[in-house]
Amino acid sequence: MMQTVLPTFINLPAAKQEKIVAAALAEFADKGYQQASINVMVSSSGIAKGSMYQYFKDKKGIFLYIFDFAISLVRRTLMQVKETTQEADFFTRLEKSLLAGVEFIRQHPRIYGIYLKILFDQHVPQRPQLLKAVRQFAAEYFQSLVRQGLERGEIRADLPGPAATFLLDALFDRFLQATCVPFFDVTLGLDQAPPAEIEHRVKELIDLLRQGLAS
Amino acid sequence: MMQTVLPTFINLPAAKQEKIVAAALAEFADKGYQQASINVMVSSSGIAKGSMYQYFKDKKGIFLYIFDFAISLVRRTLMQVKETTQEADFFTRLEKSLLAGVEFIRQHPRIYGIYLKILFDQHVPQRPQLLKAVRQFAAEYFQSLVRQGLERGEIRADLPGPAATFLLDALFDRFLQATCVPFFDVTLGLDQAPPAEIEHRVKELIDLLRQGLAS
DNA sequence: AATTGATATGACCAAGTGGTCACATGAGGT
DNA sequence: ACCTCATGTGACCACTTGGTCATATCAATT
Repeated sequence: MMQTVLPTFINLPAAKQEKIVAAALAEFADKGYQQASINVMVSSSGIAKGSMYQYFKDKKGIFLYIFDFAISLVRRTLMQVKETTQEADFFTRLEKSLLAGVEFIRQHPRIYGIYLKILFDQHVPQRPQLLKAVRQFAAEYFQSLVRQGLERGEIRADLPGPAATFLLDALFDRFLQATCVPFFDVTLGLDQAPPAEIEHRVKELIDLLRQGLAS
Repeated sequence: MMQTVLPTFINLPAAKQEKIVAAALAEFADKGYQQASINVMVSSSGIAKGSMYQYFKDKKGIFLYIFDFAISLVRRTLMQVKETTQEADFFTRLEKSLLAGVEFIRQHPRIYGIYLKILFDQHVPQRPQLLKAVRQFAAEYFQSLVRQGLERGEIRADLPGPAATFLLDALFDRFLQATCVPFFDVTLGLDQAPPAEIEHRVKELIDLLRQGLAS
């Protein structure tokens, strides 16, 4: 994905690499691209500013490396969820997928933070490509679930596939946002909710998807 | 909402006020709060920098004024939609509401742009209050629709109200984002879609809500 | 010990930021 | 014509930014 990491960084001892990645991840997640400060990154990872430019060509290079690191972790995790729920029925798979998303964010809040910061910021380098990569991946995940659900006859045969995918994507992303962005969700109070309540809400929402709203 | 407009601004001729508001709106919508430049605002509205500080206490003051201006326009519009669809059935009301949202964004893209920029930016002044104000308003709108839908027996009596509200909120907000943020929606291709297709997609999604996914 | 080539460093640079202030301008009242 | 007072103005301030570069450090080879 058009990296601009310099070989110097690759040759670094793993521990030092991790410190730098952690610092950059935290800063980008907190401030977004433009507002993130390289001065903060270097001082919080304990290296000199000049060193940073021996590791990466420029700020854009740092960001793209971090983004690549992040998205590959997401991909691996989601693929694993997909495999381990292979046998379950459609709605159970949805449930497990959403819970896995919640757990992923609990473990890697800054990765999701970067995604949220990127979403609506026109001035992020390579934004079209980066955004498309994330969104396409999510859409394909849901498409694949829907396809299998149709094949097994677990969902209506006359279901408009793209619309269903869109709905799932919308609901899931919003649910995840609600669990980790304070003041964002005023109806379910998901942020900092205990796991038991989150599980209950997931079940409730998926039931809603299953049955529909009409009487 | 804790304004910091100075009387000097209020006494300004309306045309000059509008130029300043337009410039600030455009800049905040494009860059978000921190990244927005007062230098750009003053130069694009043709006033001196010093003048800006005779009109507003500081950057925060400008932003809060603009936000207040924006949200009151949203409130008025949504209230009007609510009234004019009073007699329609639940699902028709949903349809009209979503289409009204699309139309509002078409006419005031920068207002929605500010909302999007604020959503995930921890460093916006008064963020908790501002975000809560917007979200609560949307939630109450859907709650009121759901309540009336229940009373009229148009939706299932055993429906969990908060979950339904959450689902509607999620879907609608995502739909609106998809219509105006390029590369965001890869499944329906809503951005820059012709009105006829948007209407079709709205109907399709609301039908999905009505009937559910299950076979 | 001497040499060499890669890596580490932080003072420094130009540019841009939000905000200030001494002064200029103008309208109204005497 | 003179004074007054609200308003307009842009040079200026301290500060931060991303990025550079001459120099120092270090490890390996001769």
